[in-house]
This record gives sequence, C-alpha cells and structure tokens, in this order.
Amino acid sequence: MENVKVLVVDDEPNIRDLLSTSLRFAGFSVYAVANGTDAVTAAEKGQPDIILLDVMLPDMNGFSVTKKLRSMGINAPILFLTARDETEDKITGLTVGGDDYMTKPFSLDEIVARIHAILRRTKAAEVEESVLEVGEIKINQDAHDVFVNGTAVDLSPTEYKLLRFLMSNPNRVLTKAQILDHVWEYDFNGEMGIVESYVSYLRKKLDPLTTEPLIQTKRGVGYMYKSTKNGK
Amino acid sequence: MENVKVLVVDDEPNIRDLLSTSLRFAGFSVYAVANGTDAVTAAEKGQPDIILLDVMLPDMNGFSVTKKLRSMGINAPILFLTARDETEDKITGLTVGGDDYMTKPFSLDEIVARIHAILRRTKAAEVEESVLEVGEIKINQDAHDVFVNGTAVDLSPTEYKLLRFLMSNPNRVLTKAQILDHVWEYDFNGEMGIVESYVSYLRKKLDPLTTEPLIQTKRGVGYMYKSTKNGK
DNA sequence: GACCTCTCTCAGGCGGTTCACAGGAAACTC
DNA sequence: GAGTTTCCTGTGAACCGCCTGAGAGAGGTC
Repeated sequence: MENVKVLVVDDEPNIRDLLSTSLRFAGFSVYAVANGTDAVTAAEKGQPDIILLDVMLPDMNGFSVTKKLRSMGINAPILFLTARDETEDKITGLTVGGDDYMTKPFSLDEIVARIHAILRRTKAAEVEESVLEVGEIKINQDAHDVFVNGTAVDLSPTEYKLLRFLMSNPNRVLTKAQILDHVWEYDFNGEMGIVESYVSYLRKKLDPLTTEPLIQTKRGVGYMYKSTKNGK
Repeated sequence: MENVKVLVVDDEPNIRDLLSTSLRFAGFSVYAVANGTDAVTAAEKGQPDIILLDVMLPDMNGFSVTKKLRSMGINAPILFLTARDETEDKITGLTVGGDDYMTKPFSLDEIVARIHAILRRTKAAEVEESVLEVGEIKINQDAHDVFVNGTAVDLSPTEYKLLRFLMSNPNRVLTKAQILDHVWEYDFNGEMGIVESYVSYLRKKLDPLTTEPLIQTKRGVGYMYKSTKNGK
C-alpha cells in the first residue's frame, strides 16, 4: 500500500473529520472537501486513487459528480456513501466498474476494509493480500470466510468484524472503547458490555477448535488476540 | 524521544500544574492553556506532537476544539481527559486514529505511559520500543505482559503499574510518597501502607523466579529496583 | 404471517482486586 | 539487650470487572 490517495467528499463536518483522521491513521493520504464542485476540482488536481463520495450533497448529487468526473477522464473507483433509506432505488446502477457503496452509519474498520477490497480489485496485485492469517485462524476477506486450523467456522457479520479487528492487531491489548469505535457503527451509543458479549460469542465458536484460547482478557485494560507463533 | 512537545489543555489549575510538572519531569516540552480558544491558537503556533485535552472546558467542549484543530490541518494525536461519569455516553468515537482517552482521576505514570503508547503508534519507529527490559524482568507494554527470565507472570493492574514505575527508575530510590503520587490516582487519599502491601505482592510473585531479590528496601527512605547487569 | 437470525440489553454470579488493619519480624538507637 | 521505629505480610471485607444465559426486538426469508 504505497501512498494511496483518498478523496473524501461529504458535507457533514463530523463525518468528514471522522473519515479523514481514521483513514489517515490507516496509512492513506487523505484530502477532504464538502461539496460536488470542490470534489471535481480536487479530483482533477489531486488525482486520487479512490474517492469516497456522499450521494447527498448540497450542490449536486452523486450521479452528477460521477458523470462529471468520468467525462473528464477521471476513472478512480468510487465508494459511495449513502443513508440507509436511499439505498436500493437510488444506488442501483451506480456501482458499475470498480465502484461500491456503503450505507451510513458505517463502522470505521469496515470502511477501511472496503477501500482495500476495491483497490485490490482495481489496481490488481501490488496491494496486500485479501487473506489474513494470524496464528491458528485464517480469514479470507473477499469471501468473508473464516477457517480455524482448516475447518470453516460460521460467524455473524458483527462477530466477523470483531475478529478481523482483533486479528489485525495481534499481541496488542485493545480497549473496549477502541473496539467499539472501530467495529461498531459510529453512531452506536450503547454500553461497552456488548463487546463482552461478542467476545463471549467468538470464544464459544472458536475455542473448541484451537489448541489454546486465542482471545485473552487483560483485566482492567481490554482484550488481546494472541499469536505465539509467527509473530506479527 | 527527542524533544516531544505536549500541549496540555485543562481549566483546573491543579490538574494543569500537576500534568505540566510531571510531564516536564518525564522529559517532554510542555505548554499549558486553560480553555479551548487558547488551545487552538497555541496549537497553531506551537505545533505540538500530542495534545492532552480536557473534554469539559469552560468555553467550548473537547469535540469542538478537536474539530477546529483538524479543520486547521493540525493532526497531532489527542489524549482526551474526561470525568468518569461522562465516560459511557460521551466517549464514543474518541479513540479514532491515534487518539485515546483517560478518565479522571488518573495516575501520572499512566498518563506518561499512554503518551508513549500513542507516540509509538502514530510516529512509528523513531520512538522507543514498547518493551521495557531491566535486569531479569521484561515488560511488553503493548501486551501488558511480564516475563521474569522468560517465564510469564500474571500481575493485577496495580501490581503492573507499580512494577513499571519501579523499572523505569532503576537503581534509584523512590520514596513511598513518590510511588503513591505516580502509581495511584491523584485523588487517592489512603495511607502509604498500601505501597508496602503491593511491594509485598510483587515480591511474592517475582522473587521465586529471580536469582536475587530485585526490589530492595531502603529503610527510612523507600524502595529501589536493582539491576546489576545492563544498567538502564 | 410464521419462522429464523442477529443484535443488543440486562442481571445474576463468580472470582479477582483493592485496601485497611493488626500482629509479628526486622533494623536501628542508645 | 531493651526499646523504638519501620517494614512485612496474612486476614478479611467491600467492591468491581468480566462472563454468560435469557430474552426482547428488529429485520429478513419463505
């Protein structure tokens, strides 16, 4: 992942900041704008590798922006952001080529995963593998498959996201707050007890197949995915 | 850790002083302000490497300050300080990017440890290792793991913090008052006997695995972590 | 509409953790 | 060596964090 440039287009400052900081932290170069016209000029100058585009913008909608961009020869894949109720009707036809869409509210970890998936499809090779293997567990991020020592395990979407987040930070304690912020949607305002519940679900499904418990509780701190063998 | 600049933002003079002096003592360059507007101007001029930001400020709350800073292109990671009862509801979304949060009251040693952890994550390399090895004991601060001559030891949170503080000041006598001030939360108003208790706990767990007692009692003064071999 | 899955909350229960206290051991003073 | 001070450590009580089962509610499928 060599200096991938991401253009974020969203009129809500909160979302824009949230995306900017967390994508920047994930290793991307980010620049963000608030409306369609700015998006077009920014894309022209910046030559982004991927564009995150809110479908509902104050000046022009996502279609117009897309059309404009394509007509200018800017073919960077677009990840559309849309409210949940706009989904089916308005989005169909949008996700042609390498494009994709996500409904708001989304989880930060999921956004990053999607971006990687899109880049993998479009830029081919060069981007890292879609298989994440740490310790005794292997995840195929394209197929959303999980294998523990070779046997497939069936996980719910949230269980999957939680496991992926834990596995992408092996041998490092993650606080419940961190987990909540990355795995759950950004407008989730429930208690952290839910993290405990899902850790419990994961353990119940995974531990019978592993030689040792993989998710460790660090009392008073958080949880940690342990991988004794091939570190990192 | 080459001259890391820390900006402290808190309206309570006590906390501000407490943080300033102890961070300065830990080797940081510190400058402190009391409100949000000052924080913004100070951050612009001073270009801090990390910001300690109280969530409840007289003029604007921490989120507004954050937003303002980010919109100005100031991307220094932020360590939020928040009262314990604000935790659950207001915290969501805070640990994004390199950011983190701590609840008041905190312990000074913990603040320093967190700052190092954040810098380690954001600045990558360049900052010191997360492994603290002195004499026969090795601590992995990412995993909160403790090894004595290779064998893992299970410590409670307070035991861990105490050991870390002792080990970060090897061959130097620490008074019980100092230990209390650094390891326990700043509003703790119990007796110093508790330090004796925890030293006792540590010795019971550590000494069976070491060749010689590592925590020495300096009668009438305090305690000292001894490391004959590789100094530091 | 009946079923099913998934998400999330809640509460009971367990065990670890924190802390105070007090009797005994050790060290220092004279 | 007696007395004093300081430190060590076992005991116990209150508390807190974590685990897990039970169940409500939303949404999807047939």
